[in-house]
Amino acid sequence: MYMSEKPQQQQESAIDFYNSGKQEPPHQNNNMIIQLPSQPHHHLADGGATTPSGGITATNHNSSNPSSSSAPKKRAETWVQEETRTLISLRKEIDMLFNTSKSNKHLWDNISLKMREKGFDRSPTMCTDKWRNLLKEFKKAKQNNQDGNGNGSAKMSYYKEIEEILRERSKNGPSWKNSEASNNAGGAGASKVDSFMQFADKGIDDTGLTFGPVEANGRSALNLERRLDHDGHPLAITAADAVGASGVSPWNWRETPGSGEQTNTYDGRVITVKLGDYTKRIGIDGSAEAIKEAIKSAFRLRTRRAFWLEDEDNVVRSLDRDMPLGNYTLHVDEGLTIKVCFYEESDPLPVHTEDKTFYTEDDFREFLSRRGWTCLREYNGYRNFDSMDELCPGAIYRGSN
DNA sequence: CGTAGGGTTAAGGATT
DNA sequence: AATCCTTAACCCTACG
Repeated sequence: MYMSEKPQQQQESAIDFYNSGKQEPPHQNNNMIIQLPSQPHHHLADGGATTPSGGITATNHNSSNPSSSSAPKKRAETWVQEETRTLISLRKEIDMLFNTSKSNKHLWDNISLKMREKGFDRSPTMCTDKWRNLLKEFKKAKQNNQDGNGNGSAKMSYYKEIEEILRERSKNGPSWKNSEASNNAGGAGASKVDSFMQFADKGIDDTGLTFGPVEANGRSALNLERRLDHDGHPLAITAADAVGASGVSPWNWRETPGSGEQTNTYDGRVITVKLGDYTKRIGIDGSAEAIKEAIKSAFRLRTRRAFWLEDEDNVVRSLDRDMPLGNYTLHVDEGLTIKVCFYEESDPLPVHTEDKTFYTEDDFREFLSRRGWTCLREYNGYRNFDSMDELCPGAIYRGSN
C-alpha cells in the first residue's frame, strides 16, 4: 500500500546475496567445482506452486552476469517438494545439535552442502530461511487448522514432519539443548547423538575416516564389515528373522495408538533397504533415531557420514515409523576428498601427499587443529581455505597458519 | 554475539 | 490489466 521506498536497501542486499560473497559465493564460481549431479530438480511443483523453467537456482545467474548494477534481482526458484523434503529431513537429522546460544552456521553449512550433493543448489542462508518460513507456515497452519484446512497436500506432509521434529525436541527436553552432542560414553545418551553427523565424536577413529569414499575394489565406500548381520539393534532385522523383532525402541515416543490399535505384536512393518549388493530388512516400529540406529547396525555403519534413504522414485524419505513400506536405497555421504601435502621441516618439497576426506566442517576443523594448522593453502597458490565449503574436491593443499 | 520467532516486503505466477 | 496468492528474502525484537 504505502511502502514505496525501501526497495533500495532490500534489493541491494538481495543482489549482494547472489553476487558478492556475503553469503557463500555460490560454489560454482571460484574454483569450487562441486559438480552437481546435473541438477536433478525434478520439477514436481510444490503444492501447486510454480516452478518455471530450468530448475537451476539463483546461483547460476552470476556466471554470466557477475554484478551488472541494474540486474533486476531475481528471487530464487520456489522450492520443489523434494527440496523441501530433503531440507526437512536433513534438519531433522541433526536437530538436536542445534544450540540456540551458539552459532549453528556450520550446521547450516553442512545442510547446504548435503543439499548441493543431492543437486539442490541452496545456500545455507536459503536453507535457514526456508526452514524458518516452514516453521512459520506450520505454526500458522496449526493455529487455524480447525477451519477446513485439512487438505492432504504436500504441505501437510511437511507439517507432519515438522511436528515430529518439534515433538522429539520437547520430548527430549531441555537436555538436547545444553548438553550438546552428548559424548558417546554411555548408554542411551549415545544414541541421541545422531548417526548423521557426530560432530563431537572425537576419540573414535580419529584418523577418521579410514574408509575413503571409494575403495580400490570399487565396493561402496563403507566400512562394512564382512558379516553383515545385525548385532543388537532391535529394529535391525535380517531377512531370516524378520519376525523376531518385536522391538519397540527405547526411544519410542508415541504412546498414542495413532491410527488404530498399536499392539505389541510385530505387525510386519518392515522396509527393505539396499546398499550395493546388500539388502537388509529394517523394522520401522521405533522412533526416527531407533530406525537410524537399526540401519547403522544392519549395515555396520560406523562412521560419522551422513546417510539417507531414497525410495524407488529416488525421493529422499525421512525416517519415520509412518514411512511407506517398500524398498529403499541407502545412500551414504561420499564426503569431500582432497589431497594434502606434508612437508619436512627443512625440505621445501613435499614429503608425501595424502588423500583426505571430510564429511563435516568439524572433521575439517579437527583435522586442522590436530596438525596445528589454521587453514589449508592451495598447493600452488596463496589462497587460504579455512572452511570445508571452499575446498575443491581433488585439489591439492598444504597446511598453513 | 547468536538465535528464535514474528512480522513485512515484494517477486512472480495464477486467476479474474 | 488488475488483482490475488504464494513464498523467498528481509527486518525487528526479545532472549540467552
